[in-house]
Amino acid sequence: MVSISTKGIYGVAAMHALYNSPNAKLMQIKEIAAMTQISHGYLEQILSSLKKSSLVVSIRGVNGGYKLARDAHEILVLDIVEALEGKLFVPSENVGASVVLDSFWADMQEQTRKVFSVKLCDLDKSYQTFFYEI
Amino acid sequence: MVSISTKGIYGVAAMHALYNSPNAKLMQIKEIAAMTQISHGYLEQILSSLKKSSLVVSIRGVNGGYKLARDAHEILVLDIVEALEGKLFVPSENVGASVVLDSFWADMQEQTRKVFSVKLCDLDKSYQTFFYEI
DNA sequence: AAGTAAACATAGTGCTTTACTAAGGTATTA
DNA sequence: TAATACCTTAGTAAAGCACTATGTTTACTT
Repeated sequence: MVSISTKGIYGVAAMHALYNSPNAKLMQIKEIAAMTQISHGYLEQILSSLKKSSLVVSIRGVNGGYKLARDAHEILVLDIVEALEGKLFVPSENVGASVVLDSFWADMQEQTRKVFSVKLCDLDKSYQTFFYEI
Repeated sequence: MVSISTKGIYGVAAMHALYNSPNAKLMQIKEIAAMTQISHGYLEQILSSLKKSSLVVSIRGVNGGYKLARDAHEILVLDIVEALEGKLFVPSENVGASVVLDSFWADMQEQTRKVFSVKLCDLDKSYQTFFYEI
């Protein structure tokens, strides 16, 4: 089954929660976990990865927490998913000696990555209409 | 790593080989395997799945083989991949209580499936230009 | 200074999927 | 009836997934 794993889906949910935090206030893991229903320990790992990819910043100690590392219009869903799951849709390189198929798969990858290049701040909009408007 | 597995890639390669068979002549597994470098036994399973999904037809016994079940402009790459790997990019249902995110992921799925809705007969073309032309 | 609460790090675990191989069964033809 | 092709099922090593568990470090509070 080809799919984004829950890790990527959790990651987007967490980033979405941070984006919706009033006044960009710090959010603690337990707050995000409560909101999103993600296991605390697992969410810790996910936020750790997002931090490594410079998508969030953290403050340690009591009253610590997380916030977005930059403005939401500079963060793509693609960034989040690829930070957690690696590059989206890598075509296997050893498979198929056909140049035609190679370039076909490369193109599919590019198209797919384009689909996921949605800004975090635009996530609430209806993409159906957004995509087709002129 | 989010990716189509080799099974899907093999399937497309096999279907592409059948499409390019002169005069839509029957091709045997060993021919396809030799062309595509796919293991004979594995390819057998893949073609068996493609047959169950009515994408190919087979003839048994000596001089048997496979051919496309219908014209190549009525077969989508999406059909092939989903026959072998299940529905493309299913959003997990239990994850996230957010209606916003639910509809977002549903939309991503629809967009992605659209990207893969390429006709087998169009596989050789350049999709980059194809996609953006008016 | 001590206690507490948060982020951070790493190891382990049960489960599922992947990419096959192996071994035989069944249909058709020569 | 022998050969050859498709067809089916079982098994398996390796990897990935979705966590849990356990502890460490940092910083604020008392």
